[in-house]
Amino acid sequence: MTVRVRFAPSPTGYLHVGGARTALFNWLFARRHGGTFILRIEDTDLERSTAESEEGLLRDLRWLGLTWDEGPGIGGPHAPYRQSERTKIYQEWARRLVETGAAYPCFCTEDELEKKRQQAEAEHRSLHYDGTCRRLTAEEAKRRVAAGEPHCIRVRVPVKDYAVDDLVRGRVEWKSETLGDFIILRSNGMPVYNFCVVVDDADMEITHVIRAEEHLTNTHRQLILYEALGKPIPQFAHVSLILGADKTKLSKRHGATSVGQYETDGFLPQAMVNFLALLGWAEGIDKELYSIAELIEKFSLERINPAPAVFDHTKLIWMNGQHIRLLPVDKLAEMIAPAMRDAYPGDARMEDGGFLRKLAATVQPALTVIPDVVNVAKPLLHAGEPADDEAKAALAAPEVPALLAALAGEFKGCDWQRDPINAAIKAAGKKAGVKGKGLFMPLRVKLTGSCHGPDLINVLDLLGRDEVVRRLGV
RNA sequence: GGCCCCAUGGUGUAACCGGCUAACACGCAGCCCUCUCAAGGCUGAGAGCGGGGGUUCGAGUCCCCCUGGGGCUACCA
Repeated sequence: MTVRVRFAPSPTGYLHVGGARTALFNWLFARRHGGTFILRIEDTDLERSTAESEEGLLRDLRWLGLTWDEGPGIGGPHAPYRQSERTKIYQEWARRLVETGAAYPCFCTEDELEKKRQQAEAEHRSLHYDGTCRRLTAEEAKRRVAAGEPHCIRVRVPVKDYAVDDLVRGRVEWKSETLGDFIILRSNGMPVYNFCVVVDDADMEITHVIRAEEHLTNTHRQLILYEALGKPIPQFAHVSLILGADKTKLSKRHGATSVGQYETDGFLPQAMVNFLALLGWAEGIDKELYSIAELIEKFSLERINPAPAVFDHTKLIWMNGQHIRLLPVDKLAEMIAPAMRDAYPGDARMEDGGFLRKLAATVQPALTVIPDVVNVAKPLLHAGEPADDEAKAALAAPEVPALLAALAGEFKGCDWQRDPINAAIKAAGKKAGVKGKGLFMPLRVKLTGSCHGPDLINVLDLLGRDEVVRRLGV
């Protein structure tokens, strides 16, 4: 049996990290088993769904590299993949269920239901639908429908127990009578979420439903629906929620939660994927840095942790730094270019591939997110006065003027390569009678204005002889 | 209220179908490297596995109860 999975977001906001992880797990599972990854848009809630959200969702998924095989923009054998375009399909299935008696029209009004609910609550009875219209004869129901009486459609919930063998949670059971006859078609003819999901998953021949834990109890209703529809039941895997630092469900309060925000903040998609994959999944060995290919190779649903996971932003930052360090220098040069051009408009060096490459090599160990490059590069790009007392002190030593003169002299005469430059620094130090900090600090401060920064040899190489000599100011 | 899920250091996880001095990573502290900051390397502090009962020669690992978190309980998704 070939694997078919789906990610089915509602376009009511941007893709958040929880959704992204669910999408990732589905995608990894599909890729791992040579299956099909389907994207389906669950926009039955017309009020809250927007086209912009949908576009954002698709964009963020593409950025993460989670490409879909069937879905919006691609199509596929089960098109359309947007629920708002599938209304007829749901209505047709609902009609058939009424025909077979698995479902029935209900004429109770919302007011009546609300009253009954309140009464039930007061009497500490179960809040389920009491089945008033379930007892109507088929003829009477048909007559009232024909008379145009407003009605919704409810499924006739069988009196029996249900169970599912969840791939991450094991066996989960529901006793009979814990659910009342629930609505599948609203009185305005529009289908309800749980019904759409089952019709679609059945129609699209989904083999594994991998989704968030909040849907676990929905599975009870869905099992009933699969049965009513006469469709095979897929395997289920319910992934836990992602929490914020205070252990409540991750939300805006906890800082950035949308994938798009991480992109603009300068995180790498491969780092994001790596981090998300490890939120609730582990291979079982001491390994944390994974490439996408490795994740595909190792991923398995059985090793998903059923407990909720706290989103640790600090660790994400660390992991992003790791992935930046893994980048080929050329690639990093390409990635820092936009931020640098933005920070230094019109600066010709930002168009110079060789310069950007050297800059990338210089800043690579220091970056945690891409935009950091602007800050790290700042002192390198324009000479400044000593930034603080520490820097001023480094220039206060009596040997400094002689040292700077010697450095300038040596630099002018040497071959501008790393080794000769190093030799020139040593030689100048000897002439001025300084070494170690006494030698390097004045040079560093003179060039960058600060006592801290990247390896000096990289700075020299990056700036070029003319600029270095100019900054020495002798 | 009812139904369901979950529970290992601050955080993410590991510990094969019961045998541990409970491991790794982030973070934290210190040291090393080094012209400095990072990066990198090393060392350390930090949980006796939510609590209580069992089962067993032996339990983080199995069973029960409790507690605490969370989800669902809509003509939301």
